[in-house]
Amino acid sequence: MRRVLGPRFFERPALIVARDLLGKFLVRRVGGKTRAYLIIETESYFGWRDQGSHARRGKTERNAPMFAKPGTIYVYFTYGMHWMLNLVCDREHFPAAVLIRGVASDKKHLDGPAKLTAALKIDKRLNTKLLSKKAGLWVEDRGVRVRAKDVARTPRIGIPNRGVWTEKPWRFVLKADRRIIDV
DNA sequence: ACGATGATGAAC
DNA sequence: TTCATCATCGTA
Repeated sequence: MRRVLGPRFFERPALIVARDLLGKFLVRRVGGKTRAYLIIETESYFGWRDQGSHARRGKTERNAPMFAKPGTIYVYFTYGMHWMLNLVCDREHFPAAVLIRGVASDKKHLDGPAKLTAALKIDKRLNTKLLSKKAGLWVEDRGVRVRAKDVARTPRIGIPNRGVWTEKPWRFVLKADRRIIDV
Protein backbone atom coordinates (compact mmCIF):
# COMPACT_ATOMS: atom_id res chain seq x y z
CA MET A 1 0.00 0.00 0.00
CA ARG A 2 1.44 3.32 -1.09
CA ARG A 3 -0.72 6.42 -1.21
CA VAL A 4 0.45 10.00 -1.77
CA LEU A 5 -1.26 12.29 0.70
CA GLY A 6 -2.95 15.31 -0.84
CA PRO A 7 -4.43 18.57 0.48
CA ARG A 8 -7.38 16.75 2.03
CA PHE A 9 -5.06 15.05 4.51
CA PHE A 10 -3.69 18.39 5.63
CA GLU A 11 -7.01 20.23 5.64
CA ARG A 12 -7.61 19.34 9.29
CA PRO A 13 -6.53 20.80 12.64
CA ALA A 14 -2.75 20.79 13.01
CA LEU A 15 -3.03 18.77 16.20
CA ILE A 16 -4.76 15.93 14.35
CA VAL A 17 -2.37 16.10 11.41
CA ALA A 18 0.70 16.10 13.68
CA ARG A 19 -0.46 12.88 15.34
CA ASP A 20 -1.49 11.33 12.05
CA LEU A 21 1.85 12.10 10.37
CA LEU A 22 3.64 9.71 12.71
CA GLY A 23 4.23 6.52 10.75
CA LYS A 24 3.81 8.24 7.40
CA PHE A 25 6.76 8.69 5.06
CA LEU A 26 8.39 11.94 4.03
CA VAL A 27 9.69 11.33 0.51
CA ARG A 28 12.41 13.45 -1.03
CA ARG A 29 13.52 13.35 -4.64
CA VAL A 30 16.69 15.27 -5.43
CA GLY A 31 19.27 14.73 -8.13
CA GLY A 32 17.38 11.78 -9.60
CA LYS A 33 17.39 9.88 -6.32
CA THR A 34 14.32 9.24 -4.22
CA ARG A 35 14.48 8.42 -0.54
CA ALA A 36 11.69 7.83 1.95
CA TYR A 37 11.92 8.60 5.65
CA LEU A 38 9.59 7.48 8.41
CA ILE A 39 8.21 10.47 10.31
CA ILE A 40 8.91 9.92 14.00
CA GLU A 41 8.57 13.35 15.64
CA THR A 42 6.24 16.30 14.98
CA GLU A 43 4.94 19.45 16.63
CA SER A 44 1.77 21.38 15.90
CA TYR A 45 1.30 25.12 15.73
CA PHE A 46 -2.27 26.30 15.79
CA GLY A 47 -3.76 29.68 14.94
CA TRP A 48 -2.98 33.24 15.93
CA ARG A 49 -3.49 32.79 19.65
CA ASP A 50 -0.82 30.09 19.93
CA GLN A 51 2.02 32.05 21.53
CA GLY A 52 4.54 29.46 20.37
CA SER A 53 3.67 30.06 16.74
CA HIS A 54 5.23 32.41 14.25
CA ALA A 55 1.67 33.53 13.50
CA ARG A 56 1.16 34.86 17.04
CA ARG A 57 1.64 38.44 15.88
CA GLY A 58 -0.28 38.08 12.66
CA LYS A 59 0.83 37.65 9.11
CA THR A 60 4.35 38.70 8.17
CA GLU A 61 6.50 38.22 5.12
CA ARG A 62 8.18 35.20 6.70
CA ASN A 63 5.14 33.39 8.07
CA ALA A 64 2.84 34.07 5.11
CA PRO A 65 3.01 30.43 3.91
CA MET A 66 1.28 29.39 7.15
CA PHE A 67 -1.82 31.17 5.82
CA ALA A 68 -1.67 29.42 2.44
CA LYS A 69 -3.44 26.28 1.25
CA PRO A 70 -3.15 23.07 3.26
CA GLY A 71 -0.29 20.97 1.96
CA THR A 72 1.91 24.01 1.41
CA ILE A 73 5.55 23.73 2.45
CA TYR A 74 6.74 26.36 4.95
CA VAL A 75 10.52 26.42 5.32
CA TYR A 76 12.11 29.14 7.43
CA PHE A 77 15.64 29.98 8.49
CA THR A 78 16.48 30.43 12.14
CA TYR A 79 19.35 31.01 14.55
CA GLY A 80 21.42 32.14 11.62
CA MET A 81 22.11 28.53 10.67
CA HIS A 82 19.16 26.22 10.37
CA TRP A 83 16.27 25.46 8.04
CA MET A 84 13.01 24.22 9.57
CA LEU A 85 10.45 22.19 7.63
CA ASN A 86 6.77 22.78 8.34
CA LEU A 87 3.72 21.40 6.54
CA VAL A 88 0.76 23.78 6.42
CA CYS A 89 -2.53 22.50 7.78
CA ASP A 90 -6.16 23.46 8.29
CA ARG A 91 -8.05 25.79 5.97
CA GLU A 92 -6.52 28.53 3.84
CA HIS A 93 -6.12 31.87 5.67
CA PHE A 94 -5.97 30.12 9.07
CA PRO A 95 -2.33 29.91 10.26
CA ALA A 96 -1.56 26.35 11.24
CA ALA A 97 1.32 24.02 10.53
CA VAL A 98 3.20 20.94 11.68
CA LEU A 99 6.93 21.17 12.29
CA ILE A 100 8.70 17.97 11.25
CA ARG A 101 11.21 17.38 14.05
CA GLY A 102 12.45 13.87 13.35
CA VAL A 103 12.58 11.19 10.68
CA ALA A 104 14.27 7.83 10.33
CA SER A 105 15.38 5.53 7.56
CA ASP A 106 16.93 2.08 7.78
CA LYS A 107 20.32 3.76 7.68
CA LYS A 108 19.93 7.02 9.57
CA HIS A 109 18.12 8.41 12.55
CA LEU A 110 17.64 12.14 12.02
CA ASP A 111 16.47 13.45 15.38
CA GLY A 112 16.17 17.20 15.28
CA PRO A 113 14.44 19.55 12.85
CA ALA A 114 17.68 21.06 11.51
CA LYS A 115 19.38 17.71 11.11
CA LEU A 116 16.72 16.37 8.83
CA THR A 117 16.55 19.46 6.63
CA ALA A 118 20.33 19.34 6.20
CA ALA A 119 20.28 15.64 5.31
CA LEU A 120 17.33 15.98 2.90
CA LYS A 121 18.69 19.17 1.32
CA ILE A 122 15.60 21.14 2.30
CA ASP A 123 15.95 24.92 2.21
CA LYS A 124 14.10 28.04 1.08
CA ARG A 125 13.83 26.79 -2.48
CA LEU A 126 10.95 24.60 -1.29
CA ASN A 127 9.27 27.37 0.69
CA THR A 128 5.68 28.18 -0.42
CA LYS A 129 5.51 25.19 -2.80
CA LEU A 130 2.82 22.56 -2.50
CA LEU A 131 3.89 19.10 -1.42
CA SER A 132 4.08 17.14 -4.68
CA LYS A 133 6.29 14.87 -6.72
CA LYS A 134 6.91 17.84 -8.97
CA ALA A 135 8.32 19.82 -6.04
CA GLY A 136 10.45 16.81 -5.08
CA LEU A 137 8.92 16.55 -1.62
CA TRP A 138 5.77 14.71 -0.66
CA VAL A 139 4.24 12.48 2.03
CA GLU A 140 3.11 8.89 1.58
CA ASP A 141 0.99 6.52 3.60
CA ARG A 142 2.67 3.14 3.26
CA GLY A 143 0.28 1.27 5.49
CA VAL A 144 2.09 1.61 8.82
CA ARG A 145 -0.43 1.47 11.64
CA VAL A 146 0.65 3.51 14.66
CA ARG A 147 -0.96 2.44 17.90
CA ALA A 148 -1.76 4.83 20.72
CA LYS A 149 0.72 3.10 23.03
CA ASP A 150 3.51 3.84 20.55
CA VAL A 151 2.90 7.60 20.68
CA ALA A 152 4.37 9.89 23.33
CA ARG A 153 3.12 13.45 23.81
CA THR A 154 5.19 16.19 25.40
CA PRO A 155 5.28 19.99 25.46
CA ARG A 156 6.92 21.57 22.44
CA ILE A 157 10.65 22.16 22.37
CA GLY A 158 12.13 25.64 22.69
CA ILE A 159 9.00 27.55 23.76
CA PRO A 160 9.89 28.97 27.20
CA ASN A 161 7.96 31.60 29.15
CA ARG A 162 4.76 31.41 27.11
CA GLY A 163 2.40 30.44 29.91
CA VAL A 164 -0.14 27.80 28.97
CA TRP A 165 1.31 27.67 25.44
CA THR A 166 4.61 26.43 26.85
CA GLU A 167 2.81 23.53 28.50
CA LYS A 168 0.56 22.41 25.63
CA PRO A 169 1.45 18.77 24.88
CA TRP A 170 1.58 19.37 21.16
CA ARG A 171 4.77 17.43 20.40
CA PHE A 172 4.27 13.86 19.18
CA VAL A 173 6.99 11.21 19.21
CA LEU A 174 6.77 7.75 17.69
CA LYS A 175 8.29 5.26 20.08
CA ALA A 176 9.75 1.93 18.96
CA ASP A 177 10.22 3.13 15.40
CA ARG A 178 13.03 0.61 14.89
CA ARG A 179 10.55 -2.22 15.15
CA ILE A 180 8.24 -0.61 12.62
CA ILE A 181 11.07 0.07 10.17
CA ASP A 182 12.18 -3.55 10.35
CA VAL A 183 8.70 -4.81 9.46
C1' DA B 1 27.23 24.94 30.44
C1' DC B 2 28.37 28.41 26.92
C1' DG B 3 29.72 30.76 22.51
C1' DA B 4 29.17 31.03 17.48
C1' DT B 5 26.16 31.15 13.83
C1' DG B 6 23.83 35.80 11.52
C1' DA B 7 17.80 35.85 9.09
C1' DT B 8 13.70 37.88 10.61
C1' DG B 9 10.59 40.67 13.12
C1' DA B 10 9.55 43.36 17.18
C1' DA B 11 10.80 46.29 20.93
C1' DC B 12 13.10 50.25 22.17
C1' DT C 1 19.88 49.67 17.13
C1' DT C 2 19.35 45.95 20.01
C1' DC C 3 17.29 41.76 21.26
C1' DA C 4 14.98 37.07 21.16
C1' DT C 5 14.04 33.29 18.38
C1' DC C 6 9.87 26.42 16.68
C1' DA C 7 18.84 24.66 17.12
C1' DT C 8 23.11 22.43 16.68
C1' DC C 9 27.92 21.73 17.16
C1' DG C 10 32.25 22.44 19.19
C1' DT C 11 34.65 23.41 23.19
C1' DA C 12 34.97 23.52 28.45
